[in-house]
Amino acid sequence: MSLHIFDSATRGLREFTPLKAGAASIYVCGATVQGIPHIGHVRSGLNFDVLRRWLTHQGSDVTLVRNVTDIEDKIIHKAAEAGRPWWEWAATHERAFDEAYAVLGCEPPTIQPRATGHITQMVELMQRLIDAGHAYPAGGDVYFSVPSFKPYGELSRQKMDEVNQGETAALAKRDHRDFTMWKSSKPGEPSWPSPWGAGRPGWHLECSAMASMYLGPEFDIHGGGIDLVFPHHENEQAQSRAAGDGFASYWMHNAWVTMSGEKMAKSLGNTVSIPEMINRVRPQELRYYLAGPHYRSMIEYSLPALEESVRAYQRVESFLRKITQRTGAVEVGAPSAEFVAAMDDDLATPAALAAVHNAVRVGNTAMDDGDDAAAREAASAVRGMTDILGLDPLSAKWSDRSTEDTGLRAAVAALVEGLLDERQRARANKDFALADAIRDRLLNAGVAVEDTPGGPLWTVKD
RNA sequence: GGCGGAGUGGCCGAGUGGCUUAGGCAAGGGCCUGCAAAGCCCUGUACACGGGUUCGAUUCCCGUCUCCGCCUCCA
Repeated sequence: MSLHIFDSATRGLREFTPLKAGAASIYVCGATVQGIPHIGHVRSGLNFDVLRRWLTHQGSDVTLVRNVTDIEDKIIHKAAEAGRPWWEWAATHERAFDEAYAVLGCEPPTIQPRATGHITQMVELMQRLIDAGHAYPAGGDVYFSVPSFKPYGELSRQKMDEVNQGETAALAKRDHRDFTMWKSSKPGEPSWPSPWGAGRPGWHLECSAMASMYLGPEFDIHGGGIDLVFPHHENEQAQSRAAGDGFASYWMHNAWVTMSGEKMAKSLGNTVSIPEMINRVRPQELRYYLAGPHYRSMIEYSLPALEESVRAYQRVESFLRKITQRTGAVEVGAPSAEFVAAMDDDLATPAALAAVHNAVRVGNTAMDDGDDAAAREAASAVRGMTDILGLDPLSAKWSDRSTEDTGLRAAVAALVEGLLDERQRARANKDFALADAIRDRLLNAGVAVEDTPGGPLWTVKD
């Protein structure tokens, strides 16, 4: 079996066949940097990070482009309200998004292009469309002519006659369905020169221009949140294909995070920001929570569910720590066949995590039986699988210990082990009061002790 | 109005025409342990409702109810 992905355009699973063997080109709609990221935003970044890791694991040379929309109405308005320059507002929030992705262990995209850096490409694309009769300037704006492009609506399956007319229907459009590619600037707003007058780009135009700039006229996968299907992606595809580009071969859309039954959105005031979350649980635990359900299923955020994920993650972590502490470092190994089959099936992370837990159980059982070799083998597979999901508890990213001062660690280890020796002697003498007192003392200092057939194990509590 | 998604056991969350009671969390019973913790084993309550197709449906079809999303900025 090879990777099959659910293509939103055909609404079915399709085998993934890249345009160029051994490579994959992916464009994901990133953030409009007008506010602080919440866990819903990051879910999208996370999904495509997992996709990229899986493709990379399979030997593919992945190019991932994730754009930043750094000019649009809300940025202008919010910056004005705050009395700050629009570009400062955009830059500040772009950094906030970068940090949110990074803290959850999403690798940076190959490139993260900004809309404002690609005005030239956008002007060129508009010119091509105007020349081909698919776009027209009017009143300082430039519009895409929807009726000129027959396949319009195929991606989202909208019936164009039934689509609600927006409030912009009264503008200089020839048809109310036409959408704006270039907006003439109003006084005081940022603008760029164009053959049709000074203005700024519409949202859809950016992505078409940047995708072809970095990935070429045709590329493998276009991704984003399900809310972008219409009109954003429909419009992107119309622009690019009307201009003669092949555009995306596959469309992948992730579902949302909801809260109290509603989509998490700033306008609804039901967001949970990443900084808030990180105060509550460790980032790797949040990543586990967000990556656990299938990417096309909604996640109804709840604290109890999050706490369940914390425990589930710690089960995996605890197994790896124990076997490592007992028998030494374990390499990142190959994932189990069960895991591979799950990931190939449209990134079925729930089944993939089931495979992880199955391997953990095998490992724990082996450890109980004193079969260290089998336990280490299982641990190696667990590391391999969690590594692909960006969740390996022993990775440098998530292993809290790796960043500690080694001299300090050695000192703590010497002290703890001294106390544990004392406790073992007390236990041998059946002086359980003393043994328990030592254990309590260590626990109060943040060191948890567990007795195992192989002797006591200790861990520093987070 | 148009388009689309969802209703699974105490909870989260997969999946399938007839044994997978996926996996996790929680609960109960065991094993292990001086105790504890962890681990392992076992156990229970499911597939919104009403029809239909079928030897048989949670899984297919029709209808009903409820919830959510998109059609305006949105991951």
